[in-house]
Amino acid sequence: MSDKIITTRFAPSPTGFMHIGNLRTALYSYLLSKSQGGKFILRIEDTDQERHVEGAEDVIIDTLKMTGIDYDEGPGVGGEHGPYIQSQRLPIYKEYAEKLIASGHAYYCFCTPERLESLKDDKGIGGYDGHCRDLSPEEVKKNLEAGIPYVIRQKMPLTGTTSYVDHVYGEVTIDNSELRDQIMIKADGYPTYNFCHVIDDYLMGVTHVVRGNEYLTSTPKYCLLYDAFGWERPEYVHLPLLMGKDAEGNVSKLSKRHGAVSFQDLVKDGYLPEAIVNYIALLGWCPKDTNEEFFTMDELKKAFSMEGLSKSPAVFDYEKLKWFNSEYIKKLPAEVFAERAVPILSEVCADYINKEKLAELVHTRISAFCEIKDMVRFVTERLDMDSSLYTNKKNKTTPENCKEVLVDCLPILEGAESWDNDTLFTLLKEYAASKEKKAGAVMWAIRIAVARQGITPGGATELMEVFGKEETISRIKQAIEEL
RNA sequence: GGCCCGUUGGUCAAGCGGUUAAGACACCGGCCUCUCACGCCGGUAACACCAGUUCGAUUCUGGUACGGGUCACCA
Repeated sequence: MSDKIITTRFAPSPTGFMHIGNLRTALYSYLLSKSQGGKFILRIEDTDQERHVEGAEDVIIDTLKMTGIDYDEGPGVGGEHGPYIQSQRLPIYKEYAEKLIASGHAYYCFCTPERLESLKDDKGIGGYDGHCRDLSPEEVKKNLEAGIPYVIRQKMPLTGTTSYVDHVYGEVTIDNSELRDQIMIKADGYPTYNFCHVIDDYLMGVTHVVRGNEYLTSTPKYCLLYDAFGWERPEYVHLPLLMGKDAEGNVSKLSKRHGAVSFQDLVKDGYLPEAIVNYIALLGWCPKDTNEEFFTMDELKKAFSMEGLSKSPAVFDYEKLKWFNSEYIKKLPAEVFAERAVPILSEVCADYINKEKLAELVHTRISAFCEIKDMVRFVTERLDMDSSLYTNKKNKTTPENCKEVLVDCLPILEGAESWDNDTLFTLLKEYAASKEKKAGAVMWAIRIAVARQGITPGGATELMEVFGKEETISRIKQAIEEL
């Protein structure tokens, strides 16, 4: 343990989209440092030339901005340990790799890709056999001068074990014989993740490495690297994986086949960043001494601790995300909700539709903004009428008595002085009383006539307010015709 | 296949030797009500299995089963 301030980092590779599992890793890494007043760094790991995606780092930066995960050092904000983009740090890796060669912890390997391929078994499993491990200095020199392509490999101990203590999983011990002589510097001169992340973490003063548990068994290799340099090893916090469930009910690492898995997909579907963050914070972590489920980022910073981290993988549940989102949507003040909903409604609704009122009706009925258009289809078009909708047992309505109600109410509505929910409701209630009918029966007839759909967001009078007088009357007339 | 990790209701999960084994989502009832939704009230449902340690195991140990991860010139 050191008494340095806690420094964590998020080190994604720029793939062009932010996987929700990566976002959760970023969140936990951020929370670990911020829960203890520490520092958080963003570093871009773009050492894979082939997978390079243009503009991909903007996606990362935008996501962090939208979720409120702010970094103290990194691209755009600078810092004393820059640059924070690995492709701009190549000379550093070269220098440290050479140090390791000099100290006997690494070596040049001239094996061809074909030879490496031949080492694999029928399942594609099989690692390097150490062919170039003991090349004489003369051979190395000769090959180098001949311009033979080479990589630099880390020389692993052949015997013994390597252990470290993980904050989540406890002591992890691996036989050194399981460790392959992995590549540190590729033939194109770029370093591999296995090597450069160690160099950067050390140089950037990272005290706690937070990452997914797919690294659990390769971490001893990194420990050995720290040891070879004589550096103090960081603390490790490996996180349980995020899983998805497919149609057959099988679980596997969360991926595209499970649905929208990137932060931007979710945002596009109308999920609020706060809700997404709140939900994923609870996938693999649980606060101590409270059953509270709602957390703002500030509250998460206060509540977070590594003890609450879980060891077992968590299945991403869209239903619960929806629930969180609907809760966050319901908490939005009406004006704020309208600011977002009205433009969506305006895309599909005629001018005379009261979008503000419609937005109000839809507010408590959606779990994501993408559901709005579908929900108001009965407003944007006149659906085919199914006269059986007029039949309702509880209110004792039938197509016949509904027609009677519609015919009676038409002149009443045409004579309405103003057109708002309260007025209309009073008017219809008075009519019901005068005919000794249940208000519900009157409302049912009108609601079906106007909406032409059984289930609607809002009641008869609310819908009439949405449609406005002219459209309402027109729809009622049509309904009478059809009956 | 070798190695590593994990296993509490359908899902997220609390629990850290003695509990009627929390809570949330989903689901099912009921109330409210101008349909639905919201809100409120209630309900169904779990310690993978087998040994061992112990007066006593969901909690500790070992094994089995199942699930996952990893063995790349990807991160």
